[in-house]
Amino acid sequence: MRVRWEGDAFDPECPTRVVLDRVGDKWTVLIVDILEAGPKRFNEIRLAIGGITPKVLTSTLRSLVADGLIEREVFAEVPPRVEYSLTDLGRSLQAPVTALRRWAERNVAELIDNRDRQAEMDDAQAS
Amino acid sequence: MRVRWEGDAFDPECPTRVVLDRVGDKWTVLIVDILEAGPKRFNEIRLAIGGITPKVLTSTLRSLVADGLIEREVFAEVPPRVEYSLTDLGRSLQAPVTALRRWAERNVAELIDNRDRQAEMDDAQAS
DNA sequence: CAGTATCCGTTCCGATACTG
DNA sequence: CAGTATCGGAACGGATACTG
Repeated sequence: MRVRWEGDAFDPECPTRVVLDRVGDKWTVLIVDILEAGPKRFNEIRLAIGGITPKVLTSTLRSLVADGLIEREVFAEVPPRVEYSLTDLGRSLQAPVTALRRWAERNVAELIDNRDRQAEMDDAQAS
Repeated sequence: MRVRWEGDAFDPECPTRVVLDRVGDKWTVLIVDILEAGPKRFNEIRLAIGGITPKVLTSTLRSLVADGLIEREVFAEVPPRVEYSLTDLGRSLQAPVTALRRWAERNVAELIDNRDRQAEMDDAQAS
């Protein structure tokens, strides 16, 4: 299996693209963050997020499991118990994401200001 | 203007969310990368990417300008010339994105392997 | 050259209701 | 408890054609 990257960032298998898609997903970072504190159950995650439907949570968790970023463990009990936890791979993702988060915290005020100013100008234009 | 973040990552104005949305955008990182080499004209960018329609490129560039990540300069010439270049803010985004890219290059093989393996298992299941 | 204008298919996500 | 099933709306991005 030959693999060569010419920097085709719109090749769906370009590493950067794959990671950007995962990390840019609406819930991924939030879930990974929550699991930082330790294993959590389905409803614990759901309540911790507080605005995600079970359907969406399920599909996000499935993707995360598929990518090997989190693990799903089922306990044969009644009532059923399922725990999700970070894998080493998932944990290792924290560092770069934190770098991005820190950039965000430092610079987003400026970015939002710019964006708002632009929106006002657009409004003025439209009138 | 009071601002307090309780970590509402699904608050559309949460810094992390804003940055993730911008960076997770399909073309943003690619465009910022291209502009690293210096100012570029509309069609230069378009050809460098080679798979983006003018409409989408326009809207992406507009967003980037609105956010203050790139600058748009119009030259009063015939034929018209417009140049796009990174702002300091745009340049400063490179570092955290590079961190993510490096994580991608180191770990995506594993992630893709996991994903493929999972897909095969799903196929087997479906049959 | 540097865009605009339209149309259209897909994908994502949320709401709601139901189940092993 | 931990999901699944269905439906629907909105947003995104692409194809194509046209313009100041």
